[in-house]
This record gives sequence, C-alpha cells and structure tokens, in this order.
Amino acid sequence: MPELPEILLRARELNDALAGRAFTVADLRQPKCLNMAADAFTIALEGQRIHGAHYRGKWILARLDAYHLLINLGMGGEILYHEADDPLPNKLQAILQLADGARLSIHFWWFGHIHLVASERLTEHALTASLGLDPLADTFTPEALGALLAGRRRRVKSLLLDQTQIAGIGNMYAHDILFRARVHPERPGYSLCVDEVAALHAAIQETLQKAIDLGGAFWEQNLYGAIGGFNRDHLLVGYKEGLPCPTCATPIEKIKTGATSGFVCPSCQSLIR
DNA sequence: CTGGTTGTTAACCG
DNA sequence: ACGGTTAACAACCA
Repeated sequence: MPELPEILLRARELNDALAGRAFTVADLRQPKCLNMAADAFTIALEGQRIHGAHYRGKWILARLDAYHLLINLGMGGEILYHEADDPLPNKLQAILQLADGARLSIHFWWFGHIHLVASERLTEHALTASLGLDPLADTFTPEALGALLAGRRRRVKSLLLDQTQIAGIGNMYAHDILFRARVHPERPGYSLCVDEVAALHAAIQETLQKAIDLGGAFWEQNLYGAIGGFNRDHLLVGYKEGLPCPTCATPIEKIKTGATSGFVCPSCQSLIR
C-alpha cells in the first residue's frame, strides 16, 4: 500500500536521518525477503556507510559504500527509526543497527523485499532495473504518457498499475487519478483523445503531489511513527462506494477492474467516449 | 472456515 | 506479441 508519495517521503527521511552514518549488525528474521543468505547479508552490510537515499517507483534505494540497500514494503509496512534505548515493535522482519546503537526496524504486512546489491551490479537487479517512467520526472510529459497508450488495447488502469511502464502508482491513488481525469478505468488505451491524455497526465502529477504535500497516506507511518496527513477526506472516490460524487453527487460505484477493485463515478467517468 | 484485501510475478490462455 | 486471468506467496480481519 505505500505508493510513490509515501516511498518518496520515507527515502527523504532516511536520507536526512542517516547520511554519513554506518551500519553494524543486522538481525534478519525473514530469509524469504532477502536476496542472499542472511549471514552473507549481515557480513556485507557491516561497516557500510550510508551516502544517501532516494526512491524509484515503490522502492527505496539507499546508496552505501559498496552496495545499494533496496527496500520494498510490498503491500504495506513501516520503516521505523529507534534511538539506542527505544523499545522495538513486536512485529518486524529485520533490524538494521547503526554504529552508535540506533536502529532501523523494518516491518511489512506481506511480501516485502530487503535486498543488498553491489553497486556495480545494480543494473542486474531485475526488480528495480525493469521499472518504468518516474511519473514526477520532467521527462514524464503528456506525450510520453500518450506513447504508452497509443495503439494499445490495454485498459488505462492496467497501464497505470504496471510498474514496468510507470513506476510508483498503486491501486489506492489510481482510483482518484482516473476520477480527476474523468477517464473510466476500463477504457482501452487507444480510445483516449489528446485532451484526455493531457488530463490523465495532470491528474497523475496532481494526485501524487498532493499526497506528498500532505505527508502521505494516513494509514502509513513515517520514520518516527507519525501517520500521514492524507486522510479519508482527501480521497475523491476511492473506497467511497455509495457516497455522492464530489462533482455531480451521483453515488460512487465499486467495480471489478481485473484482479483489483475500482471506484468510479458512473456519470463523470463514462465508459463510452 | 471463507473470502477479501493490497503488490508483484509467472504461468497459462485466447 | 499482447493482454487478460489466475494462482501463488511472509497476513490479517471480520
């Protein structure tokens, strides 16, 4: 559930908190989330200084001396910072200790990743190397989005959620992105006109930027345990089945969009163009 | 016990 | 090849 806004904020917080500091031991309790044996991971991490952290889609990438630490929180979770004497949460998959005794705890609900990759082999890391466009980058123009949609039968929502095409959008923000653009999630890519592509492009950036400005979603915590300021009132149609559309007051409908659920205003987001 | 949920990938099918 | 569907996988809740 943490999507680009939350991941961007976590990366920023990690960067601010950890730059220049070094890791010592790691306590890795879920071997399945690692990309190597736990003991090898611990040995490699030992002594590595953190030079910076940034985001790439739903991944946090921390640049260390010789490695990149790559964290993906999957369907939801927290990275929490603890001073040396602070208690740790009960549920966690990993503890990364710093040289001064402070620790990071990493917990995810399901299917996260904690990977350590030698920096010169970063391009071989398939899960991050295959990520698509950064929707907040200058290079993500309406034309670039249009190129992904043009001539494709693929449904718009399926494209938005495809991390190899556009990196960082998840189900939760996709609902409101499509509503803001007045585009139905099941419209085939080729059916969008130039104005609709432009509206979708603007909706992607507005929706993500607004969530960033508010500190991320209210059900996610920052490094220090504080929840985000993007709350239920900021959602337009997502998870608001039966409530009035903020534009036209038509009841919002919940529909099946492939494997996920979608929330649409049947009046504002017409399936027929 | 059942099923929905939220992400990602692979396998399978048309 | 493209894209949709399904299952599978570290849970958890109602």
